[in-house]
Amino acid sequence: MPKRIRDKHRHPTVVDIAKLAGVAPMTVSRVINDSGYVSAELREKVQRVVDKLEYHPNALARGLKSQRSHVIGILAPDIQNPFSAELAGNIQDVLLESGYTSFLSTTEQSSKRELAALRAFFDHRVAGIVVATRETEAGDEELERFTRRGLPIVLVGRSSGPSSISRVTADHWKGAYDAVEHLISLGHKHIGYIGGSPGAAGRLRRFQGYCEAMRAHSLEVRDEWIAGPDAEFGPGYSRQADGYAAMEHLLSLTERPTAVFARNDFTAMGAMSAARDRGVAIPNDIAIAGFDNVPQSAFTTPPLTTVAQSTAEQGRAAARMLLARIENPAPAPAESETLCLDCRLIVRGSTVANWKAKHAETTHA
Amino acid sequence: MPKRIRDKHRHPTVVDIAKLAGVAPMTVSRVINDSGYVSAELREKVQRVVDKLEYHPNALARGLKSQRSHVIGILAPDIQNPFSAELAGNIQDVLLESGYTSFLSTTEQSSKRELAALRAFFDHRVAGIVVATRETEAGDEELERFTRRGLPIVLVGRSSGPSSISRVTADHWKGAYDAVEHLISLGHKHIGYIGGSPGAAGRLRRFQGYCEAMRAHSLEVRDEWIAGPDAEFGPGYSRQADGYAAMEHLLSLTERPTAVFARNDFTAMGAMSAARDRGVAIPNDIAIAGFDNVPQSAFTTPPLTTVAQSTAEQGRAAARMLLARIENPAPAPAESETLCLDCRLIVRGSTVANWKAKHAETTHA
DNA sequence: GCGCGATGCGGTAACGTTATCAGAGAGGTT
DNA sequence: AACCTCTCTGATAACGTTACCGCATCGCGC
Repeated sequence: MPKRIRDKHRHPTVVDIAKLAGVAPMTVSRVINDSGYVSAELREKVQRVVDKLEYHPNALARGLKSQRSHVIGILAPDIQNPFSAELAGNIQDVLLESGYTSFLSTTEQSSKRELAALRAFFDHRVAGIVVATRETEAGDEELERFTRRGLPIVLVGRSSGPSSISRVTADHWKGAYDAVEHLISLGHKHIGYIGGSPGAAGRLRRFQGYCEAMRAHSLEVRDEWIAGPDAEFGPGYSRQADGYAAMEHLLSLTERPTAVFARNDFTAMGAMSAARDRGVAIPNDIAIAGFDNVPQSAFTTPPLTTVAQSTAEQGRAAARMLLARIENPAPAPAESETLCLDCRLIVRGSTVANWKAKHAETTHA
Repeated sequence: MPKRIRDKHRHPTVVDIAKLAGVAPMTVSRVINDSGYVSAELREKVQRVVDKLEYHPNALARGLKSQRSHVIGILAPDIQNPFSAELAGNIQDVLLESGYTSFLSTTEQSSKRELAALRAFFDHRVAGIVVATRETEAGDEELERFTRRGLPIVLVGRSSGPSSISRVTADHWKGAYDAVEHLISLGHKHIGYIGGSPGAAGRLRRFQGYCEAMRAHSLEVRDEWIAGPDAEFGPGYSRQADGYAAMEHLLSLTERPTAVFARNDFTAMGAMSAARDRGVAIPNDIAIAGFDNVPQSAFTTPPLTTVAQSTAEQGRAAARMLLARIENPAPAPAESETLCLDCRLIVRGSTVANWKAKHAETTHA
């Protein structure tokens, strides 16, 4: 009776390597981790067997035994979203340098998926989580539970949320304020907002920045100039359609605004389409500003004035913050940091006709 | 001397639950997995303790012991890319229904990252991998190694690659052929291609479809009408700039094409910007067709004629194919499936002036 | 009264790795 | 000669879970 009834596809283990190299499993472990004392001779002998069998250490066993992992989870709302994309890329850059790998999960506007993704991260005992989704009640509760269990978590792009959790965000309020003030400085007095109904937009920092800028210059915020869907925005795909519809509404008013500030670039681009389809000239008949500085915004007709949030910096900062928490688990139990970065106004042709002459911003960089 | 010197943050285990519930760990396992025989009484008692301690089973230990996992890895080129986004979303839909979770990793054009991500998946003993990246030599070798080890893998969007691995793709060749034939049917005879230098584009199915359609109608493929960068395209961000530059080149020729087929929508959009900046009217002076049907393509001026590849179907098919391989590990060792789905031409204003009247395609759906 | 299947629960031994300790030899210092 | 410090290697025992086997008990049919 043959002894090897094993699967032919079974993965080699440290024990297999050890047997073939004529050493103890412990020595194999020391070689593959480059830790402890191993003579050059044995090291080489073991390495040869490792290469020959194409041995890959089992991360599950490693994590189980060592009680730590080098994986961090990133939770994003939906990929596609340029913000998530740039964020995730920069987070990964920083993590890779520190020897961590990262797995991404997306919620796709589903609270059920959000919970499932968070639990999957937790169950796999990731070293930490970066969360870039909008807040949900259930999600925040879960995050707090995880934090109590000692799992390092950093939130990105949130203004509020569980106070015990660290945060990195950009100053959306100030960015919106700057954009609206730019429109005001061009002489506009009738400025609309696209991105939500008067009721629904309330809590948004970008909307608040718009309102505050208007008030600071004694301009009227008219409810009929606040346009957009009642519900929360869906995934990226629908945003342009929402912007299109909102602009149609604004243009149908007897007294229309001469400028609009849109909650984000996709919405702004939809609004531009609507204006064009009605023969309304941009920026002469109506000026449009967006938010986010998505790559496409430089290629619209005319190029879109927008606000760039420092996505890359947010990603890098979040990653560094998380790493700090991981390396130094419990400095002060409830000491949560908050980092708020500046936004930057980018003036282009959708607000200023001969903008190229006036502003130094690059267009197709 | 107190016995509990344990970390205060330590996770509860089946043993902890078992002690508190006054049962054996095995019984706890049966309850949380809903397997085997457990009396209603004990089941409830255990469940109460599980809820009270907020017990989460350790996926590492589970996977290690049971030798299988319910996680599948998805490898995408870069998020941001609408194709990856839709693909990943649909893959996840199918997987979630079957009780699998998925983790995403991206390569960001880095072969080093590609290998690192694949190894991370493998080391964590995922149940399978969906690979949607462009082929690289090192990556393909690794994939073959994994396949030999019995790890189920499905490739998406590849025409070639290791023959032992299953594949799902769309018929890019036919899609390009249809788009170019559409241009020809409009009377165009001088049709350019944007998306790579004559030398670099050769292997691309989309380019081949363009050439074939031209030949089939006895039209000349001129090298000077093939425009684009020599190197492989970088991430999404640079595509519009590449399209812009390529179109500038085509427009500078003494004998210019009257229509162009662009390798993808972002490139086409960059080309449109260039045409507009030079006062060349679309579609009357030059007609432009793209590929991919990205959401923005319906909102350009004029809306872009493009080819939709069945991304959602590809994602769902890939997921189902992978699941089949997982459930039924070794039907025939080297039997790899290949599935090729059709593309669909979407005619819009960038090729036909009064397209809305002629075609039933929705614009802002 | 015996056999037999279904039910209910626990004990034991892994899965593959590494932390920890233990020991052995080499070299140097008091 | 006694003692310490490096260097090197191996044995053992976990990490948290579940597969597998074993032992009860119950009900039912002959």
